[in-house]
Amino acid sequence: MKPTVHDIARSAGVSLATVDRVLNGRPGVRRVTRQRVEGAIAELGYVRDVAAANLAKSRTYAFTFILPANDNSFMIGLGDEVRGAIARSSLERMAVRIVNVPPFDPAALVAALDTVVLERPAGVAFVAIDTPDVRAAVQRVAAAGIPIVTLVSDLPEAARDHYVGIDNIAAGRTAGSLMGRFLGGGDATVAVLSGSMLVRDHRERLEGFATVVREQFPGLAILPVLEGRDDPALAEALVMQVLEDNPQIAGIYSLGAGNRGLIQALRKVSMTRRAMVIAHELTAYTRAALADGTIDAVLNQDAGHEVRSAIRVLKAKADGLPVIAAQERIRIDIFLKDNLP
Amino acid sequence: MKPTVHDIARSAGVSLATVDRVLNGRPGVRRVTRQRVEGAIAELGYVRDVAAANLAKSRTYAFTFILPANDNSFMIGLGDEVRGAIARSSLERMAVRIVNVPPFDPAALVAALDTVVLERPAGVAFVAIDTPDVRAAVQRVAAAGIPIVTLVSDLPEAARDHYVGIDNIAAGRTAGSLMGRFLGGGDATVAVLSGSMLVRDHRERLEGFATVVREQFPGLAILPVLEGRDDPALAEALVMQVLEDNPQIAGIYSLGAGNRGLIQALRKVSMTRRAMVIAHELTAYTRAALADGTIDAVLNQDAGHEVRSAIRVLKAKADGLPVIAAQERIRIDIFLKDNLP
DNA sequence: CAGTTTTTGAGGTACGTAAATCAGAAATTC
DNA sequence: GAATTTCTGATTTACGTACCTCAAAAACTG
Repeated sequence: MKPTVHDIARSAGVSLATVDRVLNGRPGVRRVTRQRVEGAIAELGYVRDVAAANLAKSRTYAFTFILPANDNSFMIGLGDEVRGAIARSSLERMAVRIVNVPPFDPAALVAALDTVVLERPAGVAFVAIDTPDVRAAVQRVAAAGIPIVTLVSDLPEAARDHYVGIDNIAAGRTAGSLMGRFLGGGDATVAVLSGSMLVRDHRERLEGFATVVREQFPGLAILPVLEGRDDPALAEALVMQVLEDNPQIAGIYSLGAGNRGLIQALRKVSMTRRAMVIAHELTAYTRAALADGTIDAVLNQDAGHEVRSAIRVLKAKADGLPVIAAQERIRIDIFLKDNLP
Repeated sequence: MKPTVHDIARSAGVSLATVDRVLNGRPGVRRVTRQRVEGAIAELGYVRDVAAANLAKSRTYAFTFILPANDNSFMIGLGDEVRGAIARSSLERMAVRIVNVPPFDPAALVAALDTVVLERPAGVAFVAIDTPDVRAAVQRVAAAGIPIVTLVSDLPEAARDHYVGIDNIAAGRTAGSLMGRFLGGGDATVAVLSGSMLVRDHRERLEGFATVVREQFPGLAILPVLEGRDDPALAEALVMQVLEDNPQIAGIYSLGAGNRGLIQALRKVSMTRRAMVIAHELTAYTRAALADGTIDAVLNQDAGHEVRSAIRVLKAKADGLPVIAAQERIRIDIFLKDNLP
């Protein structure tokens, strides 16, 4: 049988109360006694029954998700997934809350993080913006002892506990490799549409893409990066313009979430030879475009998996349990029209 | 606050004991009383606290995994993942057990399933073989009220509760699409190496592959399928032979688990132009071959995800809870050398 | 050594459910 | 209407942990 607190007490020759004091870090235990108890815990291989503990505490995990109020399908989908988790959350003793912030706005994110410190939830997940003040705010949240998970876009050197999202450099490399192979390896011109170079995920994708192109497909020329701020109208205008100015474009890599604008532009502009298009995030728009051949490949991160992973990780951190690294690795899905789910 | 059994009792005007009788299907409750209690449950939106219930029952979930004692990397990896889950299982009130059976042996699988009926675990997961007697055995397990999950290979029309594995037709289609695009769309000859056409997943992969080639890449000619029985030596010999007989081969699709032999053959035979190679399952061998350029793409199913998914599904079934379909869909991973994890 | 502080023990209640017992009420049968 | 059977209520214990109180023991202080 699994050892319980009673077994620890008996084995260490102390009372239940003392075991409880040691287990929960309460004061009033001599150093030697504490060590005796800890020895018994280690010897018997005791692990706290988290379910029973939560029952006794009648604990509910309060988690806060800070999400940018972006008008793109991916962020909307991410919000939907969090709301889906909220619907299931009461079953798991969780109270998940969403806080919306303006997109690409470091000051607003900092304010939201500072509010979190006051509310002291059991954990926070947020889509990071990579600036020094955000980093400092994260440091304050961490100092308050609140577990932190970055979602979709990371903040590597900051005090976050875990990053839930894809390896964006690998994603960019994959896009570069597919682009090079699909284009057949000759000379060609490629355009890149990003959201903002302020967020790390977009920067990293570009970096991976450019690296592979440089190393493996030197015949490809990459045009200056377009920053569409993940805004449909702006992205459409930028793509229309670049296609007009560079009719020789053979490939487009859309590494942000401005796909609605991109697709509209592609459908408006008539090209002599259709460009090879690789985009990120499978949404209703990119799915349709993939199905009808406007887009050739979509790299995707599964928002549902990310949200569930973030919650699992936050819960584990709140309980002081280890996370299963392999389970929490978010994979890069590659969709062609032939493997659409 | 979440309603408890006490709230139900009060609201229905009955005692706790009666609520318990209704909730757990115990006899001795009049039809009208039962309906009154069920009405209160529905009205208050009561959901049983599974953690508390399991604590009270001091329940442990006994799950049995029936795995073929194959010596290929994938099945070995699958077994490792189950053993990994066993290591964590006591934390979650689970007792997972592995039963090994000889590979491709329907009679042995039937015997294992019938043993399961006697042991009455809380759930079974097994790698299906598609024969009538296995189907009948599954029916007997289901009749005993034991939740059943098929793993990796399905048994669609049988009484299983859930299938944990990839969509093999979509996997084959994806391989066909990548092959067609990587080869540039012109005329070319492609070889296919399978394990056995008697195995359902291999048949489905071939079907998907051939369909896409026929529809989208009519310039590709597919040579007669090689059956390597997932045996390294046989696969190597077959590949050597086919390359010798058809020096014009531009692509090879390996849809089974005979990759070790394939890779050895590719390294021995010197070709004027290297063939495009697409294989299944990321193992130490295929990973190395992908890294050094012998293989161009690997389609993978994540064994760890499959095992964890199977356990989650079995647990949900045992608790009478719904499964989150999106969470349990096993995805087809596509690996190029640029996105190796 | 008396007085003070710190440490420890013993015991209880609670969390939400399961499962059991036993007595009493209600419905059914003869 | 008495005897029997079928329901129902009241109460208790248990699961493993958290958290509280009170008293007693042990360790320090001066």
